[in-house]
Amino acid sequence: MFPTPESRLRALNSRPPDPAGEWVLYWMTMQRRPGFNFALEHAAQSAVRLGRPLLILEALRLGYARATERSHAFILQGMAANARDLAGRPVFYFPYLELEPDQGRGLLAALAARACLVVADDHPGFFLPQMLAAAAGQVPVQMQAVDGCGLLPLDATGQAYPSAYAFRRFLQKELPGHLAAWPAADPLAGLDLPRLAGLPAEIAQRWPAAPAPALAAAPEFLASLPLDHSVPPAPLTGGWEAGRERLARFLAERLPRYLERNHPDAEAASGLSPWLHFGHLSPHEVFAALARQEAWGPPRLGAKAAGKREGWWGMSPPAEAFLDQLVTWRELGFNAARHLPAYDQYDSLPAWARQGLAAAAGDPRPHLYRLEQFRAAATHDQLWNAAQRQLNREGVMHNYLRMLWGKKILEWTASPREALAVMLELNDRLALDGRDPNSICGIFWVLGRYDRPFGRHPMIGPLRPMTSASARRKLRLKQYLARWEA
DNA sequence: ATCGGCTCGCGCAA
DNA sequence: TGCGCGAAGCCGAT
Repeated sequence: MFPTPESRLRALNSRPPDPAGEWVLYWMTMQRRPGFNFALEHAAQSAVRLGRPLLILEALRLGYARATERSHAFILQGMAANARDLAGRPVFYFPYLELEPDQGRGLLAALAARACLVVADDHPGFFLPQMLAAAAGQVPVQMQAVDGCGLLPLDATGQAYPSAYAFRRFLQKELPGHLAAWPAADPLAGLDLPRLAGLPAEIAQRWPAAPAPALAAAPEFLASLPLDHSVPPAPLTGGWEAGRERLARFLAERLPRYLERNHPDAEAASGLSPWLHFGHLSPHEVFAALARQEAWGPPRLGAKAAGKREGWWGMSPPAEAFLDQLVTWRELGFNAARHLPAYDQYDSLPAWARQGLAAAAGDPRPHLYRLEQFRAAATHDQLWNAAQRQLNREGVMHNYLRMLWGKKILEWTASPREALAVMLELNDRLALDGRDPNSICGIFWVLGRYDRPFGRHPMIGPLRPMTSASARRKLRLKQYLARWEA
């Protein structure tokens, strides 16, 4: 066991630990898995040091924005997987689920009141920063956030990078120094910790652990919760076990043809983002599995890549292309969420994009749709509709089509601000990776972030255009269209 | 089938 | 100060 890297550790308050506390509390919110988890590892080591039981709280509330049966089912499946894994471990796992809005209010404070210290997941997106700040005020003992978001610690830079090229160049210089501090595959292995027999009665009565049908994400149970029932569970299973299976299948079957992933019919994309989003999979675990398959070690790192995509890691071309997604682009999204003020607001776009879009605001728009029409996949464009239907039913959308999808929404709404609102609503409500810094990053790319101008065009001004006609011409998507035509 | 132009900002070389 | 270059584009000329 290594000490938690300082660069991943953030003090949320300035209170000391209480050595007389009854347990060490790990509040699992964004890294919902037992392995490759810096925060869990840090909490476990703290528990060993203090000789106290480790209590893991994994909670799911009802009141967050756009809570659907789909997101709830995926998270609950993840909690069931964690319950299975942690049942035989030297920890007390407490899965909590609200049955009515705000039922969970006060739970963290109640558990923290008896804790030696509290460890939380650090995360720059959604409402996490505000939630962590608010929680820190209610915690009477030391509270720390641990950052397991990416291979690069969030605070390894204070800068919001303006382009993937600049960020990649930075990573090529700085990332090797962070690869030595790796999270343990199993941070609980061989730990000798006192066991907590149960929670105090007054806590257990007011906040009972999630019932079995909940963790099974049973349809009748989901139907009984006050959620958005218009978005049914996706045909994907949440949890670290399912995520790990998906990863193994991707590496074995799809990675060899990863360079063809833009063709929907090639079915070569990784499809890992739902599990990464909920922390069921760790980017460290993904990287480690890839490195093993490629028989890779740090000595193979390229000497001088200077922002180039190839020849950075010294892996096969498909593996390098995948790492550009997993590391450069994924962590660029986290970089923006952490360091770009108002990263999810329109005004955070680069000036050339905002000005160019403003200049094109008065252009005639031959097709205009409202949110409901987009959601119903009821536009004039069969390819666009097909992509929307995939999102509606599977909770994911093919990557290349996701860019086209956004570019068309920009042309088919009255203003770029409305386009942003429509994209965020559809993405965050329907996609399993909605709200992720990474999917938000894709939406803002549609609006010009990290991109460059491409002349002047009606409605979109200097933004890079994409057209369905061109996509049909250059991509293999016959089967895709047939599958999602209605 | 391939190529340049469209257009902006940045880092780096000179 | 100039130059090269950038998530995956698109169109029209050759």
